[in-house]
Amino acid sequence: MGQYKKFKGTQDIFGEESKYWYFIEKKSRETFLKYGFKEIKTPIIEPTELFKRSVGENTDIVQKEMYTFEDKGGRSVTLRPEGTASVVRAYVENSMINLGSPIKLYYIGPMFRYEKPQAGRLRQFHQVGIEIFGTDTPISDAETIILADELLKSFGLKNYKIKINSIGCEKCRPKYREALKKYYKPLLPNMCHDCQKRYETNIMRLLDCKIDKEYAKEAPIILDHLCDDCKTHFNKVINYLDSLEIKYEIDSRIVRGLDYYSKTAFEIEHTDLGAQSVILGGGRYNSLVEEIGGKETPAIGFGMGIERIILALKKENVEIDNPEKIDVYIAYAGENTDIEALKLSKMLKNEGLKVFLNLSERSIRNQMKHANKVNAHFVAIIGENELKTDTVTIKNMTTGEQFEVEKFWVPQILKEKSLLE
RNA sequence: GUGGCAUUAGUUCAGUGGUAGAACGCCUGACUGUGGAUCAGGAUGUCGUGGGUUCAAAUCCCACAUGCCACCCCA
Repeated sequence: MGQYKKFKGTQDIFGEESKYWYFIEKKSRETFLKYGFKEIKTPIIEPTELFKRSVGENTDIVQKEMYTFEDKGGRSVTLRPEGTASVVRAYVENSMINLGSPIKLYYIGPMFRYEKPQAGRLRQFHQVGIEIFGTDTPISDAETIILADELLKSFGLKNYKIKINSIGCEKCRPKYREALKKYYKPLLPNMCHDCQKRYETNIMRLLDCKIDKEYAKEAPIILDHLCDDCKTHFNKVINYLDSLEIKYEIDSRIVRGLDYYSKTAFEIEHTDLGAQSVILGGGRYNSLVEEIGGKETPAIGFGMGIERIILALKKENVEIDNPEKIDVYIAYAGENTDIEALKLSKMLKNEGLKVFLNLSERSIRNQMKHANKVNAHFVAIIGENELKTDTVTIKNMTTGEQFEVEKFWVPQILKEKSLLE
């Protein structure tokens, strides 16, 4: 073991793990393209101020979880803790409003939060996310949730629950907060220490407390306090989902941790995971673009945690194809066989086959062992005999079957065979 | 950030104060041009790191690091 170790909460992803990443990214892109989304890649560093403004000064993320440092120019730089702020910044900075509304964007990449790691919670983790800018219609909320559902289905996942709520807008939420305060005030002395703190900092979190569950049962519900606009909006979203027979639960405890949300908020929870069971979360944020300095632009989006999706895939035993599997291993031994091997390798790759050309000086026996090790489907052997007769010996490593073929036909035969099996 | 459990070979783990082990994996050979099965041989390592107690520490004590579990919070 070397003297250097990866930082806490970071990981090296390779070998059998890679197939999950390839799979999730591929399926995600396919699904997003089907819905007319376009990819955006933004920097992983942004001015600290951007996250303070968008995520919210008083959130845990900003208060204690950001990787923040000063660069050589004395600027305060932060490794992005989430994706939306950067995409909104990019939307405003590049005047994407001129690209026509609404515009649909997706991103895939690493995020950073200085947290105490657990399974499904890392300091560098990865998210796939989408944002839709420029529409406040209930149908756009519905499509966002439908897309999330379709995405999870495309992974082969089944054991998840969609939970929806409306957290109101700047008109109705303050009134609801008042109602909550009124309800909780007399109960407060009997409640846990955290709740007493939350009463001041984030009263909606009281509904979520695992200790004081009992009190939450009788608490006022936000859906009863929505303004007409929010109420109509929410009902329409629900209707759209019903019309497509999307299964969901209305859960008035969903409040979302980031400041910028309004109206529709939703979470998707996987039922087989531990404490970190939310695999996807999102909602509407109608004032954020303006907050960041753009024109008033309604928007909605979600973020999905890749690591948590992988945990879910493993829990549900979803079988994932490994794209790194080798079709043909080329083994050779004897004078000038290396040149023939190189030529054959080129021919096979031109046919789209995945080829592992032996790169070491070792016996055919050891090359066979290596071919077995890298899980090659076929081995093509070029020895002195083959060189004389202009042939190649092909061995099927699954069946053990072996035959000699004229060199010219090798690509075609291997291509057909590998497609058949 | 709080609390609990854990850390010994590449991996899974045994070893409760007296010279660091097993299984699997890895490498080599039996087999000079054929993998997997079998047999024989080989290498595994700062016992997480640092300190302390002791004649003697993987073993007892302390601190730190890392992982896991629960909380806070979140993807």
